[in-house]
Amino acid sequence: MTTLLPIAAETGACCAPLVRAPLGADDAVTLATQLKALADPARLRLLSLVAAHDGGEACVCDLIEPLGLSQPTVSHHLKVLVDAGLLTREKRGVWAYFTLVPQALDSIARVLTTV
Amino acid sequence: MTTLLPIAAETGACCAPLVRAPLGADDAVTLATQLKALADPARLRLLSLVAAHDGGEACVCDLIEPLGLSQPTVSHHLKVLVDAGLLTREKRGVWAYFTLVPQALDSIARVLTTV
DNA sequence: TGTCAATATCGACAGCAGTCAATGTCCGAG
DNA sequence: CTCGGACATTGACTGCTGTCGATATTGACA
Repeated sequence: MTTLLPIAAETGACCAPLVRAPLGADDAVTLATQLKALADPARLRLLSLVAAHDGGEACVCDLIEPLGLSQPTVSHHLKVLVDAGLLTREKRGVWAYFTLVPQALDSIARVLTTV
Repeated sequence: MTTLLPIAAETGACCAPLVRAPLGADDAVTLATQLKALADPARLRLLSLVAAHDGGEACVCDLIEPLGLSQPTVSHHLKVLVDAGLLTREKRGVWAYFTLVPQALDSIARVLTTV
């Protein structure tokens, strides 16, 4: 679960749009790993909450209450999102601030686009 | 697993872009359900294979060999994709032909886009 | 240094998901 | 009507995932 994605998956698009070129087995695994990180209601809301928060960043304590989950569970989901390259984590003092990784969601969206 | 998505999920977008408006709990579940259907290497390749096949449609027998999975497993994955509103199934004679649902992938991509 | 608060990690548990072999169902050919 | 082939369904097994309580870690502050 702590497995990091290949560099390409974190920095840019993993592959051409699905419907344009046949998806290779390796690319399929990479893309599926990124989508698995997204395919959870709690994690989707975390991304949305972080994006909506002041300054585009939020700490764990900001996210526990609106999500209605325990602190360990929220930390777990945040870790999954960080490992997937969708969020960055910056520790400042006792707090950990999370921010969206620019373009990360867009590069996934681009692979799904059919137009 | 046979649970169908709400009508809105099959016909159009489930919600506004993630980073534009806070994602409600219900929308999060709906969107996560769609993404779960995508978050599997075999299913991603199935979508790609169907799109690349002649006429944009393919039967199960066309998909078993390139995927390297058993026939029941391929049928299972296709069912998941149909239930998620990503593929349509049309039975012609003994064969079942699968086609991409227009705009289905795009509406998911749109929710993920941040621009 | 000792305490408190914010996070992370660990351990355990229940539920779900992917896979296959075996079997059932349905349709066309003969 | 029977047979064979294409596909779906069932049942079973394994491994993964979301969740929480308990505990460890880390840094600010008195």
